[in-house]
Amino acid sequence: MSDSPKALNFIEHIIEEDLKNGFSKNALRFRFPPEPNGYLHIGHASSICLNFGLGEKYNAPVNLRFDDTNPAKEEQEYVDAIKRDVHWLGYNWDTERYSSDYFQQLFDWAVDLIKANKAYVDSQSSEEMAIQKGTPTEPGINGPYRNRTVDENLELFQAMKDGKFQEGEHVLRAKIDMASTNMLMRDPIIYRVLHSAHHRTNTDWCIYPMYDWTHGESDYIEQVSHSLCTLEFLPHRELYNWFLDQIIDKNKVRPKQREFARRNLSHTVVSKRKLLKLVEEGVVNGWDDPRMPTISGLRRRGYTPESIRNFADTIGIAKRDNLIDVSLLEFHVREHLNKVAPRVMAVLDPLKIVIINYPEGEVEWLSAENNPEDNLAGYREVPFSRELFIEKADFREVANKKFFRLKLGKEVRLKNGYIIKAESCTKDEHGNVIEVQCTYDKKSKSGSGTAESLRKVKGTLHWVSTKHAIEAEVRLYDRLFTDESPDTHKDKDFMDFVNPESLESITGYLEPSLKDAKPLHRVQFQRLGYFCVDKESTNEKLVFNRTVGLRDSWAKIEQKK
RNA sequence: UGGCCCAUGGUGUAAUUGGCAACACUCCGGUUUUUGGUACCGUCAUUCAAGGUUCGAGUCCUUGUGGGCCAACCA
Repeated sequence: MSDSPKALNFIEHIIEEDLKNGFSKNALRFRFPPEPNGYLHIGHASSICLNFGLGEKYNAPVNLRFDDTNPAKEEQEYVDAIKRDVHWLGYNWDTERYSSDYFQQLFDWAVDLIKANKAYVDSQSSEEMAIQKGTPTEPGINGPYRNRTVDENLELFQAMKDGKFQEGEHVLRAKIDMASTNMLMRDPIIYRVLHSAHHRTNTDWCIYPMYDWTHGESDYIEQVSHSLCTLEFLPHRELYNWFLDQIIDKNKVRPKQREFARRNLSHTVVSKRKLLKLVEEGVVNGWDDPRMPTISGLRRRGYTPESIRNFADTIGIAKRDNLIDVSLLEFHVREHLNKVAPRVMAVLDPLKIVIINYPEGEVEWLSAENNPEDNLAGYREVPFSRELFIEKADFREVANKKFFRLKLGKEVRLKNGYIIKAESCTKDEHGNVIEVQCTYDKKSKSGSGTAESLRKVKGTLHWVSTKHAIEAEVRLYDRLFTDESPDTHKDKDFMDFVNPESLESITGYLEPSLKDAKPLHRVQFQRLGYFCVDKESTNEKLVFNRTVGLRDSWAKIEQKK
């Protein structure tokens, strides 16, 4: 965005250091490596922005690589959704890759490993292997198959590939050190037998490589210079390097794995398992429910790619545990929408007012500014008539000086319209005000330039003409969880913190200019908040989602009482 | 009872690599305003603790404390 010198994060420091030590800027290359087994969420957005942001900063290519080594969990549907979301965020990958593209190369290298006596076929159950593996505080011991001959290993591995065995009968393990303080170095499994079809290679393979064997070698094949992942992979780095050492050509770029802390957002969860549970138990209506922290949910809620990118940029990247308050995300949508969202008037909790000195049957079309923050946004016309809706909260029979909205005997300005005075009101049998009778100052029309129109009146209200108003379903969303970190309580399940009031669906009354609004159209309902037309919206039945409310200092004053 | 990682306002990141702790959000207070919005101004820290090295330590060293990660044929 700006060219002003910006503080570097620790990853950028590492890259700058590499550059300083002679690494060629042209050899810089990054990748975003999702597993296609779920939808992308706000946490992924941070990683996407980091990797693609680095690509933009250094003018380096960034691959989109699907880490698809587990055919049991991965599907084409997710591949498509991930590609759509990355594009929507505004990024373009250099090439689209799949770890499965490298299955043959990975197999060949595994054979080399066996020939070098650095891998062997183990034929025990996973339980037996787990016992021999030891614990973080006790070393493991060598298993009975560890010293099979190279020829026997070669033969068995080939037979595994040829489908001669059932799942679980044999695995290929790297021969490293069963006593290592790093559990991952205790002869990690690199291949397992899996008789399931893969979304890309179908039934070509019945053995599949494990993550550790695949990831670093894939980085190497793609000549990725800096392979960035989250902190829980830090102990994997030693193994990542060990695997690289077995195959590295000194003339090629050696990928470097570095780890950063995953970003945690308050009042939500992001694990795929938990998100899935919310969907399956019907707490939300699908992966793109506007309350979900998924990219598709945020999009449907009305968030803009820019706001998410700015958010990611602001929170930065580091190595310590964190819990970022959603209010920061909300700040960034408001900041962007304030600049680009057209202003319109809508009344969500209507109270009828009648302007008793305004001619019956008369309609005036008043000019209204579309966006005071954007002088290219122009003007539109809104109809004014004798009967209007205002918000119930904007009228009180009596109130103190701090309440500068409509009260009996006092004046208020109608946005883009006239100054009115409340004269009287009528109530139902319960004492609820159901109508307010007002008079208007005919010379006070907004924009007319008259002395009356320039009068200082403290309050300005939004409104809609009752007979011109169009009805719409308006979905008011709130945080999905009442707790800021719902899944970190030892004694409580995150489901216990689901906010029962996360969705309130009401009927709103909109100015007629919104009649043909199409899905994903974003507007500001003046004095209320930012709203976005939902994908379920039609011309017959408009549906709006509240993206986020406006900051409301009046609500704060009220709360203090 | 092992190994590794981390510790800077309420929150998230900075600090020219040993030289006046900065930016954003939130909160609170104020100015402007035909959105109680926006914009603008102001308040909010002896950098986890204790020692040490140094003219000088958020930064280096030691110890402690607190938090996290590691025992899937997941990634």
